[in-house]
Amino acid sequence: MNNKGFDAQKIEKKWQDWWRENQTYRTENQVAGKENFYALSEFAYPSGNLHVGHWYAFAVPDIYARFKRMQGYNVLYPMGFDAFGLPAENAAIKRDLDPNKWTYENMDYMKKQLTSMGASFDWSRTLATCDPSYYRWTQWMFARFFENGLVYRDVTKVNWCEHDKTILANEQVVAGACERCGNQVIQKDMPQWMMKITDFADALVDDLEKLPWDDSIKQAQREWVGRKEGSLIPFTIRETETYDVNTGPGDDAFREGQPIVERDNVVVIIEHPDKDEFLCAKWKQVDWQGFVTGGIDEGKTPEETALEEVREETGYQNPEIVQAYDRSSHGLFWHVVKEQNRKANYRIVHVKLKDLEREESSAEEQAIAEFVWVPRAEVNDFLKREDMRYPWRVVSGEDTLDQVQVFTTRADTLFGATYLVLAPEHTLVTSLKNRIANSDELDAYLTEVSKKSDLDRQQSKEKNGVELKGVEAVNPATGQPIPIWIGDYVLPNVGTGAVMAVPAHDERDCEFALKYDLPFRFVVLPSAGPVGNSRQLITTGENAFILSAGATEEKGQSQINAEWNAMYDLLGECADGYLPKGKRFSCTFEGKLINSPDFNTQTSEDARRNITDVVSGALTTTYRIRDWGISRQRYWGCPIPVVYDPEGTPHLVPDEHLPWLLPEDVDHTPDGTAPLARSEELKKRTEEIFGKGWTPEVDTMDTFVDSSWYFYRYLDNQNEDVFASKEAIDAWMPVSMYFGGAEHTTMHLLYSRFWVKALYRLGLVSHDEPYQGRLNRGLILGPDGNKMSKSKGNVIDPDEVVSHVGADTVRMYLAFIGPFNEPGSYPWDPNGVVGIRRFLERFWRLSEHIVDTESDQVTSALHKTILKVTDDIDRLKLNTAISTLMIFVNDAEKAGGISKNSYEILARLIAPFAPHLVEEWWQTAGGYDTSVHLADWPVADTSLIMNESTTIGIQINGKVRAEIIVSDDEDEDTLRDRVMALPEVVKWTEGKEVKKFIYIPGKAISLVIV
RNA sequence: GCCGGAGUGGCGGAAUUGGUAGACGCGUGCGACUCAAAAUCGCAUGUCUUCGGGCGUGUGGGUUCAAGUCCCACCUCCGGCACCA
Repeated sequence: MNNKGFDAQKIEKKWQDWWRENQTYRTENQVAGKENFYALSEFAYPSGNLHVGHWYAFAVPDIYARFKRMQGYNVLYPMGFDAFGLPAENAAIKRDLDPNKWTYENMDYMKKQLTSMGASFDWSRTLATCDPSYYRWTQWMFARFFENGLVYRDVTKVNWCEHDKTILANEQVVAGACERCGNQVIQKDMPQWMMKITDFADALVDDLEKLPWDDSIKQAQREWVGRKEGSLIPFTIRETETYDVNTGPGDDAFREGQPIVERDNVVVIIEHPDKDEFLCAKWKQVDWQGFVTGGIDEGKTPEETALEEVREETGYQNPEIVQAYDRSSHGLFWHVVKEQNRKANYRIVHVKLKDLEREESSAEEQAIAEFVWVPRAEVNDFLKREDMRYPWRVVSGEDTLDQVQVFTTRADTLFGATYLVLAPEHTLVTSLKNRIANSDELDAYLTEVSKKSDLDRQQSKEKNGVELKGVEAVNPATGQPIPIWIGDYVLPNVGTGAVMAVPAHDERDCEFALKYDLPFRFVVLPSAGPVGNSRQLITTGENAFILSAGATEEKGQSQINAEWNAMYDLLGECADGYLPKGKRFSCTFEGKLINSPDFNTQTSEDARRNITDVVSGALTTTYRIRDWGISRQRYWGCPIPVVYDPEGTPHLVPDEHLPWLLPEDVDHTPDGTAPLARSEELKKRTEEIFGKGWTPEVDTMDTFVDSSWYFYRYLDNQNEDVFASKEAIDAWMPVSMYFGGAEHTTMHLLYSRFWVKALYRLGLVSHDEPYQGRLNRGLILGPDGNKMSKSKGNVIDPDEVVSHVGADTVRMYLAFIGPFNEPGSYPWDPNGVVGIRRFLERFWRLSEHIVDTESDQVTSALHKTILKVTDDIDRLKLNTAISTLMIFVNDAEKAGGISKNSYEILARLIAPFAPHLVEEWWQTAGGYDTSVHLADWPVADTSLIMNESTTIGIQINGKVRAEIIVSDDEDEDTLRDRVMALPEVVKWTEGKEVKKFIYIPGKAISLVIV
C-alpha cells in the first residue's frame, strides 16, 4: 500500500523528529496576546502497551488541541502517568520483578508509542505519580488535610477484597464485588484513614449547576452523593406489659365441651362513662377476677363481638369502642392449665359506656357472674400480679426506656406508621436486649443475619424479621403504642438505621406488614396527576378487590379509573383509615392528608413540615455518600506520611522529611498484612528520626489520591518549593476541557472535585472546581461489535494498523467513527480505516492539480467548508467535520483543480487531523519553513460564498412532488406563477382548487389543494 | 422500580431552529483501465411497484400546510442509582 500515494512511515518519523528537535509543542505559561487553553486527557496507567482505547483517548483530543492552538490559543496538552497501582505489584509478584523498574520501563516504552500518535504533548511537563518528586506533594497535601481535620483515622467496617488483599473504597465496589478483580467483597472492621468528602457533599452537588457538563454526568454525580431532604422523627420506646390471658367461669371457653383450641376470643375492658373505673366480673370466692369475655363467631369482627358481649352479659346497652388491639395474645387459662392445658387466641377490646342504661341480664348470666365497678389503680395492681395476667396494658406513662430517631422522607404519612423496624445492627437492639421477652428468637435471627453477606442481603427481596416483644414504641402523632420489629431489609447505614413503617404508603413496609399481619392505616389520599388519574394507583398488596373492579375492562385508562374508584369506595367504608384484611395495599403517591387529626386536607408537602414540627422532629438532610477510605494494604502506592508514638497516637511526618520514601526492602507478596510492615529500613528510619518505640504507618494510599491533583503538577513540574506556583495555577486552572472515560464519573471525577474544594478551603488555590469542560468519550469495540478482549480474539493492535496505513489515518479514522461528543460505542471497521486512507491520498493527489485560477464554485465551496469545519470541531463533532472535508476534496477534484492559496487553506483545515502528512506538504511543496501547526486557522470570507440560488422542494399536500431553483431575491408572486406553471405541479393541481400557497424562503414551498 | 440517554438503509452514522430523510464513509452491483488481478476511476445502491405511484426514521395515537425533530401512551436497548426509608 505504501508504494502508492504517500509513504506514511517515512513522513511520520521525519516530522516527529523535527517537532521534537524544534520543540514545536513546548508551551509557556504565558504568551503575550494569547489566551490560555488547558486541554487535558486523563493520564495513562503504564501497563506497558498502548491499545486502541489510548489512541481514542489521546489522539482524538489532540485534534481538538491542535485546532485550538491554530485558532490562536496558547494550548497546553500534557501527558503523564498514573504510575502507582496494583498491576505493577502483581507483575512484580508473578515474575519476581521490581515494581519500580517495571513501571519506569513501561513508561519509557509507552512514551515512544505515544509519540507515534503524532500528538502535540509537551513532554517537558510530564510527570509520574510514583516519582518521589511527585508523591512528596501528595504527602504534603495529606499533611495539610490532616492538620485541618479533612483526613482522620477511624475504625470502621471496610470493604475487603480477599483476592487483592486490600480495602476498597465504596466507589470501588460494584454490586458487592471488587471493581478491579470481580471477586466478592466482604465487610471487615479495620482502622483506616478517611478523607472527609462528606464535608463537601452539598458543594459537590450544588456546584454542578455552574458547570456546562453533559447532564448525564451531573446526574450520575448527584445520585452518587444522594442528597435527600427529610425529617428526623423521635419515637419513644417503652416497656410493654404484655400478659397472658386469665379468664374466669364467665368465659364461654370455660364451659365444658366448648372448642377452645384455636378459637378466637375477645376480652372486653369496660370503662365507666364518668368515673375512672372499670367493670369487673365478680366470681365465686374472690371479690372480682376478670372482665367480660366471649368467643368470636365466624364472620364477626372483634368489635362487633365485644359490643354484643357487653350488652348480653352486663345488660349495659350503649357501649362504644375506644380501641381494639390488633395483636392477639396466646392465653393460657390459669385454671384450665392445671386441668387440660388448653390454649386460645385473644383480642382485647376496650369499650366505654355512653350511659348507664341497663337491661336486666338473664338469670343464667346472673348466676355465673355479677359485676362491680373497680377503680383504675386497683385494676392495675391486679393486672400486675404474677399469677393474674391480663392482656390489657397498664398505662402509666412513666416507663420511657429510650428514644429512637427515625429518618423519613414522608413525614406526611406519620399517622399511618403502625410499627417500627430497626436494622439488626441498630444499637438499640443491644441496649434493649435485657428487656426483650423473646431474646432467644432474637438471637437466632441475629445469627442468621450475620451469616449473610451484604450482597445476599441486598439481593434477596424476601423480607423477614422478628418482633421485639416486651418493648413498644409510641407513634408521636397518634400517641398510640406500636410494635417494634427488627428486619434485615433495614440497612444500618441508610438514614438512621431505623424506619417508621407505613404499610399503606410504602411498598416495602406493605410487603412486610402483609407477611406478619400488621395493621395498615391509610392517611394520604393520592392526588390525580397533571393529566388526571392516568397512573396506576396500586404499587403492591392484596389488591384483588381493585383488580376485580376493573376486571371487565381492557387494560388502559378505564382499568385505571376503576382502580381509583375502588379505592375511594374502600376509604369511604373505613372511617379511621384502617384497611380491612383482603383489601390492604400500598399507594406511594403524595396527595392530601386524611385520618390525620389537625392535618387533614393539608398537602403532603405542607404536612411534612407541619407534622415534623408538631412532634418535635427536625427537618434534615441525609446523604448516600460516605467518607472516602484511602488506606490500602499494598506496597506500590504513596506512603502515608504518618508515624505512631509508643502510645499509638498518630503524628504527621514533618514536612522536612518529605518525601517520606517508599522502602525498597520489601517482600511484595500480599498476605493481608501491609507489605510495608516487613520493611526493616522503614522501621529503622522511623526510630532514628522519632525515637525508640515509634512505628511507621504501613498502609499506602489509594491511587485515586495520586490522580486527584495531577493536573496541577503539569503546570509547574520542576518546582521544589510548592506543588505548583500560584502564577502557573492561575494561568491555567481550571482545566478548559477534560477528556476522559465515563467509568470515572463517580470516582476520579468526584474525588478530584473534592480535592480541589479542599485545597480551596485551605486557601491553597483560588478556584473551587477543577474542570470547566468535561467530555466523556465513548468506547471502541472490536470489529465484531463486542468489547475488545484477547479471549474473543477481536483486539485491534494500533501499532500494526499504523504500520500499514500510518498514524494520520488511524487518528482520523477514530475521529470519523462516530460523534466524539456522545459517549456511544463504535465498532472498529478495518475497511473504514481504508476509506480514510483513500481520502488522505486524494487530498495528497489534489496537490498535483494546483491551478492558477480555480472556479468561483470551488472558492465558494472552500469558504463554506471553513465555516462548517470550524463549527463542527468546536462542537467536537469531528465525524461531520471530516465528511465536510471529504465533500470538498471530491468537488475540487471534479472541478479540475484548486489554486495554491486554496490548497493551503485546505491543508490547514486538515492539519489537526493528519498532522504529519500536512506538515510534509506545507514544508516541502508548500514552501514554508515553519510548522503548519503554528499557522493560523483559516477564517472564512463570506463574501466569496455564492449563495444566490437554492434548489428547494415543492410539497403538494405534504408530499414533495417537484423542485425548483429559487434565487434569494425572487418575490413570492413571481415564484408562485413559476411554480404553478411547472408541469409536475400542473399534473397535481389540474382541476383542483389551491387553498394555500406557503413559501418559506430557502426552505420549502408548500401547496394545499382540495 | 426511579433518573438520564438513545432507537434512522446491509453496517458506522448525517439531517445545528419543524421545511427535499438517508450527507459522508464502508459494503454490494454494474462498467472503464488491465493478458489478468490489485489499486484507481465512473455509475447505481431505503423498500415495494401494474412504472402512474405507494410505503418508509422502534410501536400506536395526536398537533401542523409540513414531524426523525413537537405532544400523549407504549415497547426495546444502553448508562447511573436501587430493600435508600
